[in-house]
Amino acid sequence: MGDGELRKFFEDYTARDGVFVERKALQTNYLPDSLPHREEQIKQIANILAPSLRRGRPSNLFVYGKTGTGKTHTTNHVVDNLITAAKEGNIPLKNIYVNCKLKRLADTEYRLIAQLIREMGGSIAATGLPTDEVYKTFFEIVDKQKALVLLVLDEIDQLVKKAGDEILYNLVRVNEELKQSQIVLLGISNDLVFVDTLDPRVRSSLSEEEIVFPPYNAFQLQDILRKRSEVAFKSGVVRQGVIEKCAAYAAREHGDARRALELMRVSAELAERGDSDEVKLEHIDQAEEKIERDRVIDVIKSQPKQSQATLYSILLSTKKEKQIISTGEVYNAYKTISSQVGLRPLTQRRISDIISELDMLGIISTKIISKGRYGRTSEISLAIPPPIFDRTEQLLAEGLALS
DNA sequence: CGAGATTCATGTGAAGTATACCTTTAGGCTTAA
DNA sequence: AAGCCTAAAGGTATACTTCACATGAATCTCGTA
Repeated sequence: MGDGELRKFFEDYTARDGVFVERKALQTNYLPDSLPHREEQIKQIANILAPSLRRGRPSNLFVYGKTGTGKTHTTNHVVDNLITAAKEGNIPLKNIYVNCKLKRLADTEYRLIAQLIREMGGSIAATGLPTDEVYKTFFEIVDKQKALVLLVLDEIDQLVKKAGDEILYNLVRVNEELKQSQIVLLGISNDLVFVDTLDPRVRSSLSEEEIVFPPYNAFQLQDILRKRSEVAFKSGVVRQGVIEKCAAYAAREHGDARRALELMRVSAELAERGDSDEVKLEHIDQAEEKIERDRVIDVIKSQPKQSQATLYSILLSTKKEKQIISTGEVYNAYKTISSQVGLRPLTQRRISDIISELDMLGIISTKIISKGRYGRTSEISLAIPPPIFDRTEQLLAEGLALS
């Protein structure tokens, strides 16, 4: 594309009538002013946290519910308001928010605390320090605030699954050591039975209070979508039935509002890109595929080389032979592939772990079965929808060839 | 024929190793008085 | 003499390896009916 053409493209682009007025309103990190159908939970959280405005220490709170039930948004909504109120009343109150699942930022004890320090505006080495040292730095930095610190740990179940519950125990204990500050833990979890797996000491102090977020039903999802759409779109661009269909799709997935909104946004983006000035039903199906593809691609890209090589092995084996393969077969394929790309071959032990990591990421699914006389293995199959096999394969091949 | 014993292929836990990175410390060099 | 830089020493987290043991149902074995 020459310069002239390019400029023309941009001019056309701006001149064209899109469907959006305020695209932001549909993005996942958008915090709307009101959260429909969560009035009850807002009230509860507010009640629990309110003592902080009288300089008291609220109970630790544990929030759980499935993905996309508004846990994060509701909590942040209340916390934000609380902070504002505190500022007006001149009460020292701070909050830290960490998402434990986010891209290897906080998936071990060390990294979580390091991340907390960074959130508090401190800096800390990424590795090398003794963990006690990191805790000490954290204590000091918190204590220096002379404030009540609301520590919001999102997706806390992921963290504990990977790093154990000792971290929580340590954090719960922190208050005893702090002289001038206090912290309050707000744990958010997708896993409903998560608390039961915790050490009893941790459980009792972490979930002094508990709030459950029930999934949205289809009607509530429609409500949410309608509200957001009013802000996001020009009037009349959303075809009859689109909202209903998005809501229905998301309701099918345990009432995931995030998914519903994403579906809506991507549908609209596809409509816009396809030169349509209306969002139609067929865009939704396209959007669903695109979302899944983007998710898979995103995950794959962020994986280390060895995991990519493993996944590639699985992909090739399932394609060549059959749908379901065993660990041994994967390892054989992996050995040839790793030597082809000049990657140091890892042991089967490690590959076994990598396979279960991939399982956790939802890219493959595994099931351990015993075949009696013929041993025990996991049955591995791809959890990627077939339409994006090719793209995935290409991506992996590229990623590996470059090394 | 049926109850145990066996067997296979791998899951899984624990402990050890390599690597990359951190802080501290000691020595050597430079600099300013 | 004081200040600054460098390199070595001593320490840690993480990713991986090594070793060893655990699993669990199809199959085998062998005593018994």
